[in-house]
Amino acid sequence: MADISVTLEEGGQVSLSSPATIGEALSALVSGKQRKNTIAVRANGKAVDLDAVLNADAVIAPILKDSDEGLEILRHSTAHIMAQAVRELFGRDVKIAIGPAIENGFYYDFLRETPFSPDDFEQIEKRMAEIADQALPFSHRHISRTEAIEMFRTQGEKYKVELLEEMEDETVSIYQQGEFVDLCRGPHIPNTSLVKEFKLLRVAGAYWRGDENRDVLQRIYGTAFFDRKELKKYLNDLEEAKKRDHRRLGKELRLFTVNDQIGAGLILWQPKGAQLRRLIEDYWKDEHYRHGYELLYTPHIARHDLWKTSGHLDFYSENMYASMEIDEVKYQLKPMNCPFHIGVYKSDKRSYREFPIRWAELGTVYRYERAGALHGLLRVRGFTQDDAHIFCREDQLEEEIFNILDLNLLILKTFGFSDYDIYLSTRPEKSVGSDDIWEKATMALKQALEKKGLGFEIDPGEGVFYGPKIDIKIKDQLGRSWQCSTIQVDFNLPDRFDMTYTGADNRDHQPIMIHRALMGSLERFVGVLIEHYAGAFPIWFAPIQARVLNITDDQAAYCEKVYNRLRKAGIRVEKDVRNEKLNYKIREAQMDKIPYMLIVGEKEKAGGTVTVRMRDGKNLPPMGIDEFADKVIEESRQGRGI
RNA sequence: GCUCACGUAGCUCAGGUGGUAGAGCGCAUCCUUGGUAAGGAUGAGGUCACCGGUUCAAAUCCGGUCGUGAGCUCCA
Repeated sequence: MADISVTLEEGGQVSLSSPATIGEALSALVSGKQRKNTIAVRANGKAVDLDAVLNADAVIAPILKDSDEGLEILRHSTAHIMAQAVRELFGRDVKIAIGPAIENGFYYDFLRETPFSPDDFEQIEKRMAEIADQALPFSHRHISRTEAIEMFRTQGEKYKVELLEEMEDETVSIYQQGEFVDLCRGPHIPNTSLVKEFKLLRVAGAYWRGDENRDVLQRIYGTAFFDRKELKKYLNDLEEAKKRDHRRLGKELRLFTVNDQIGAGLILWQPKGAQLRRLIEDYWKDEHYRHGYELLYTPHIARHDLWKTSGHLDFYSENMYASMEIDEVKYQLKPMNCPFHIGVYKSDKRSYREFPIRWAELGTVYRYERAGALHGLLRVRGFTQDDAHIFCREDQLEEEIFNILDLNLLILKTFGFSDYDIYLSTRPEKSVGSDDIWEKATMALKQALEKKGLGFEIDPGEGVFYGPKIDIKIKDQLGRSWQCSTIQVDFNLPDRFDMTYTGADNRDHQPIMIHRALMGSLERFVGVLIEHYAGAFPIWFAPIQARVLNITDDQAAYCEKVYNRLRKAGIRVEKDVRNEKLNYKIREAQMDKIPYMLIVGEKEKAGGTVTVRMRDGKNLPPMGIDEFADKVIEESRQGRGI
């Protein structure tokens, strides 16, 4: 038997006689807690099971329970155990499809006539626990592909057969625990006993291979952890997310509503929500003005032919509504604002001296969304983009992208978002323009990100039809990401619309166009803000900043006086003079998440003051009415940053 | 759009196997005038999403439409 040498990545080496398993090598190299917490190993860069056999020298690194990779392996194994439980409970009527680990959990897709019910979940979970108790090893084998096809075919597992038939390898990898066999690359945990803390969460339909023309499968989602506390925390977070759901808070706080008669995906902003939105818009306009933008207003419809020129009809029509006829001319509801800004551009002969031209508009657009995609404020059919178009020369492009990124990150930060992921999306299949133009535009974005030192990932084929884009996904308080900002470089529309400017050489040149939206859409952004702040908005854009509460009717007139004075001072204030107890009024103001409650009783009335109770329950000492107004104004100014 | 589930007062929800509806909150009126998260009483609110069918009779069964939710797909 030849000796093989196994090196531990973090230091240490051992010689073993071949063949030896990873587990044996590991035991020789590490001990105690680390050995116990190792559930798989990365050997020469490849993740493998502990009982994998080593035939040659290897460099290994343990995969520990508390690593992301470890958790992923656990969840993947849990998916197998769930499939085993389902198989044992429901037999061969169920066909198994695929069952990967996903972010925060796992799923497994099944074909079954009757839908899984929540009652089934209990049964499945119980069976899973039994399987875990049996501590069944996950045994790994390689068999020939034809053998595997034969085996799954006799079991009637058509999806597995399909997957195998598309593979090209001679041999394939399968895993078995108990009687349950699955086609799987692995790795897995050593045995089922490690699966203690798991929970099945929901079931939903999913197409086989994501193709809506193929079988609809039932996807059972679940999650698993090594540690009970972490499972609890996760389930807690789910509860917390439910409490923060913007649809629920939007209703409770009277921010927005939708109405069957008006239509799905069309938002009605109630007074409080409209106030919130106005504050956001005002801030946005001010900040844009400071950053060298001018504002535009453009209409909601335009002649059909415009969209032919722009390319929308060829490349974006599935998102557009049917045209309408006005005096025998076809018109089209706008899905984007860009052609209108181009129209403004073309209203004059442009000179290079005007550049860069920065035009912004809170432009309301309408896009067709499939009924099933609609979701509260986050996915709607009519929405207002905080759109802008920058027209510039090629030599100004980089600086303009820098400027946009700076403004973008500033605005996000002001709203409390300083954690984000950045993506660079490249040319999609359906698109206009030549390859070298796309290449140029993509490089411009890429270099700008690199020079700014902003890390990013490439999202291949996810650009817009007229150009590549940078997307910024912000992370909220619960760590969830939301796509809002987008920056797109476009050499194509200027060409299609035959846009020109006169250069220093007195000749015509074509400008470059940058499209960008920072908040994305007001609807989505407000939805994200609601969830991020759980409805308790910072003072500077809280729709209501203060509510005056009198203790008895004797202070009703004083209450009124405080209210009027604050309102005149520009404070967004309400009064509650109802014949109710103070406790009751406080409770209600608290549930309305109002930042400041101003309590006025005999003392305050006599002294001309207010007692301030903050949203966190703490009290400030009594202060004068104007003093309070100044305090709120100053805090708002600071929050807004202008 | 597809799969599954759901659609009862402003809101949150009850209403085995068909006999034209209930609660809590909110709202109105009255009593109470009470200092930091719900005082009490009385009362007004519903063509049970909409359309059609089965039935002597439908909120309840069946079909369709619209809407909502979880996903698939898609994206600001």
